Parts: sequence; C-alpha cells; structure tokens
Amino acid sequence: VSGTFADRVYELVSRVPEGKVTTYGDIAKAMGRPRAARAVGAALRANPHPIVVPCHRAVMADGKLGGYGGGSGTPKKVKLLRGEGVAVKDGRVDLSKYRVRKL
DNA sequence: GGAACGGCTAAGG
DNA sequence: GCCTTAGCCGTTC
Repeated sequence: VSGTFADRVYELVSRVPEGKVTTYGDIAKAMGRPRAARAVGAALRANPHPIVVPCHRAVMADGKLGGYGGGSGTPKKVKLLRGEGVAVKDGRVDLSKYRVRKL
C-alpha cells in the first residue's frame, strides 16, 4: 500500500511466521514477480526497518542465509534464526522444515 | 535519463 | 559440495 516494490517485500517478510524462513524467490513469486528475486534482495538490502522487517528470515533458494548487512552480519542472522527455533547448519537451514509453504 | 549494483535463481562442470 | 555463466528485476547514484 505503499507503492514501491520494496515496501511489498517488507510486508511479506514481516508476515513470515516466527521459527520459519522464506526464500527471496518465494517472496518475489508471492508478489507476482518470480523473476525479481534479486529485486527482493535489493529491497531488503535497503531495508529501512531492520527490526520491523525480519530480513533474517529471508534465505536463499537453497536454504543458505545468503547475506545480511554485508557478510559480517550473516552470523548474526544465524543467531536470530536460532533464537526463533530455526536450526541453522553451516549457515544453512532446512527449507523442507523451516521454509514457509505459503505466505 | 542512464549506468551500476545487489542479501538471487537455475543449470552446468 | 563448490564455483561459473547467463538471465531478470528493482533500487540507488
């Protein structure tokens, strides 16, 4: 309701249930832009609300956390996910177990 | 208005 | 399992 694509991303990501994660491609797909996974990343990268928008719940299509604040923040992402109940393994999570099936 | 960048994805080696 | 190449999209300078 905002207007920009990024805003929509924040909305969906903030809607992700706790203890679960989603992929960039899924978010993009959920908004009608399955090819805009990158755009989603670009949006989250500019994430003006790092707390309202649990960008740490956004992982790669393979379950890899991807990045987070540049790289040094990635470990923090793992910590956050673990704190929510998501078992992160080597910077990766079991999408088949934590990936949100539907937003 | 145009160019460059980025937290991607899929496929191949 | 990891790295490379090619394609797509939106934001930002």
